[in-house]
Amino acid sequence: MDKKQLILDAALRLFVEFGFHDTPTSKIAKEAGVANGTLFYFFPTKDDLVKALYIDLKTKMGGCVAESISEEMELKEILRGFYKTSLTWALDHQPEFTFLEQFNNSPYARSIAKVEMDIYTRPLLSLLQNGIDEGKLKHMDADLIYAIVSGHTFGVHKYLSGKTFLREEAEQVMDETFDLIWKLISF
Amino acid sequence: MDKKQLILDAALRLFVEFGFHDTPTSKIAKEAGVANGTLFYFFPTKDDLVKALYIDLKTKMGGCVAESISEEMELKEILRGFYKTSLTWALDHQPEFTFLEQFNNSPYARSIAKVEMDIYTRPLLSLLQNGIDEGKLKHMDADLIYAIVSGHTFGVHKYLSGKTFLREEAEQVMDETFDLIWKLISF
DNA sequence: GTCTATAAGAGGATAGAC
DNA sequence: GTCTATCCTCTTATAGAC
Repeated sequence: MDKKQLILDAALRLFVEFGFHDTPTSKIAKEAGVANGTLFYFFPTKDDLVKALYIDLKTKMGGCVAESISEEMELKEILRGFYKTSLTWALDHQPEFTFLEQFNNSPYARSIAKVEMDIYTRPLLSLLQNGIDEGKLKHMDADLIYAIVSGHTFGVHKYLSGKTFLREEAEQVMDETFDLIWKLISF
Repeated sequence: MDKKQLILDAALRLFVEFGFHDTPTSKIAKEAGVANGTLFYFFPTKDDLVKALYIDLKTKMGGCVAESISEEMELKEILRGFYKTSLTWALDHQPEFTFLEQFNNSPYARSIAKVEMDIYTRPLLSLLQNGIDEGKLKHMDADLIYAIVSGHTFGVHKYLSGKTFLREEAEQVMDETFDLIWKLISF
């Protein structure tokens, strides 16, 4: 397997367990089964490694969510797709999601250009704006609807990841809570 | 002023700007205007300082929220009080709130006993449970309602802190969004 | 591309005077 | 309680062979 990827994988595991700080590059290299110098061949600095990991995971998650959406669908079903796919990805990739959260709430987040940050929020945002303009969604600031939907998703994720559910149970919670949030934002 | 508090204040400022990692104890002492050794007199290790700061801020926020609640009130108004006070505190104490988020999403969070963590969630949780039992709130898992309300609050906070609002505007958003979430959870 | 060995320095923590 | 001075480890990053 690609050593670069091995390093990213090892970094993910260690960062989630010990944090950025308490994970020396030497341990990452060891965990990845590569030499210390090899890490710095691929990632000139530790910061570069952290950022690269973030971009990598963000891209993977974004790609997965985007894949699940078809242009043909009704707004409600598009949003349900977004919602369920995001939640499912987060549940199926808990370390990845934990890292993303850790990163987003750290000063590292400021080091990623804002433009780069909302590559993944923009599509959803314009979807919501269209919904508002077409009278399908409540006449509110699109940013507010976005924030509420994100917060809701976030909260439900916390609930689902805090207990152990069977697949079908989790799925049912997702559908029920989506109906709740849809009722909240739609006319 | 109390040197211990000066150190906590300085640590807050620096942690929020640079993160736990990129804030050496020497800088904290300098920023606080005390000697290096003084910091270690009050906080035996850097970790102790981080945790002490967390407890300090969590207590202050919790105290402020608890203060705003009167036993006499209707459930809806109690919850509105919780909601608005939390949001207002977070908006008025952005560095403090940022630090709390940073901490909650770091491996440090695991070092705080879980019991200690939900000192502040338990009252709200039992309030919700009562509401459910009395048929005022929807017949759902109290933990789920809690997660949804938290997520909603979190989302609205993100919205409010992301733009600049006049006091009255912010207040209006709080009231409107509370009505939305109340409608979502109540019968 | 990958490794080993090592330089260079930062930063947490202590000792001991006042 | 507070300060100064200092130790010493741990960690990032580089040099250079293969």
